Amino acid sequence: MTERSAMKGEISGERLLQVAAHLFRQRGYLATNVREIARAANMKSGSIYYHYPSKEALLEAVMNRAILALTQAVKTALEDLPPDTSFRARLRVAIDAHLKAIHEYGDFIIASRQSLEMLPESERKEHLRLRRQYADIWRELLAGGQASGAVRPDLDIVPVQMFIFGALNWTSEWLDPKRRSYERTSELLTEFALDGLAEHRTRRPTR
Amino acid sequence: MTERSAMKGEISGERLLQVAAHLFRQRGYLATNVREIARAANMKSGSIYYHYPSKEALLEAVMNRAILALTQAVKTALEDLPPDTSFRARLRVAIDAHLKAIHEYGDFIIASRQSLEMLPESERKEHLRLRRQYADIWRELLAGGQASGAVRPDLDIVPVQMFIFGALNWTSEWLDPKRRSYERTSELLTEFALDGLAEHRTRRPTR
DNA sequence: GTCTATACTATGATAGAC
DNA sequence: GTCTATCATAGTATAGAC
Repeated sequence: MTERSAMKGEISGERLLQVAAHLFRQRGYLATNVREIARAANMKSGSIYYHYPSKEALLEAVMNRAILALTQAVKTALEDLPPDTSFRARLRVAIDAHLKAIHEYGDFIIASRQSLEMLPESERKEHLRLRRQYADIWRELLAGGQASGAVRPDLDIVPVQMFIFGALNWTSEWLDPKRRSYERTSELLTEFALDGLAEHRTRRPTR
Repeated sequence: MTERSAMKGEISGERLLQVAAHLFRQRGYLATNVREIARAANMKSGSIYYHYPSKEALLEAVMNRAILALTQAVKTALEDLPPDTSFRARLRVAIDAHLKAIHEYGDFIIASRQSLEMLPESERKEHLRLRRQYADIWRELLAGGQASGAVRPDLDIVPVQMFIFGALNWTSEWLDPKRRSYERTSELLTEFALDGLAEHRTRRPTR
């Protein structure tokens, strides 16, 4: 009895989270009101407050899941690689994992990006800490590339990492997976990031 | 008399536009209410409606100025170059102009990016048309690079242009011009976009 | 061109029945 | 765990004086 209700509670809470993320992404946090969220989750607005103490708590939960899912996706994708994997392959895997996470958890991740300012100071700080942790995975990856000689040693990793992030995150504004698959896009971005767009007299032999 | 009032009207309208852009960027369109805008512009909320018929019209004006200023900046920067300018120099100039426009018209451009969904369908469509026009300037630039042999002919220009846009627009999330100047950042991004981050056996001779 | 005062609507949240 | 009913507040916009 207790278990069954607890489970049902979790299911409703989860459904709320899903539809909230979807609406927050689509219309923005402030433009979405609790009655809409309730309607999309097949309940009445009063019932929301059994699961979450406030609309803000719902946003916090959405943003939390976004950054955790993204971090998890890229982290495990990299950890699953054999130790001798080339830098090019590692970069490709990280780019692919990030891109696919944007797809799979898109509602959470895009809502999260748009709504950072709506979080109260303390929660925002905590969320930014998690974002920095995620960025560190990428910095480690790039630093490893320099250590192995695959990446130019004179490069400043910080802006480069941000350039790649920008290219990656901006895909949510234009990429249509029906016209160009995630795999293909990852491939193109990996190639662009590594080799650039210039015509070089001598190209890398392998590819 | 008529002229003086007209001028004063334009000054107040312009001030309204400036503070609205600033608040829209900082707190978001929906989180900003007309009383705040009025207070920041040293007037009372009722007076706003003499200059703009609605809060939405104010947003529309902000977004309009954003995309026009950006287009103008990059377009004229490229047009001012002598015809024989190298592709590398052209790319550098375009990147620099875009980056500096984000700085100079930051309130307008960032507010514009965050608030697209808040525009009604018809205005949004028109705004997207202007954005596409801007993107075309970049596609022309890149196509010119291919024509001159500076850019690899096998590259698909569309995603590449979007990668560069992403890297460029994302700077608003992290770039602190006090720590790394716009010039230096433009230089880094140009180099990254052209040559990539890989260590190549043979590098381009000039640079 | 700007003010004051106010109409009207929508919102987040709560109380209490079931 | 969900409902109905309602409160309190905040929002955009308007009317009319100056």
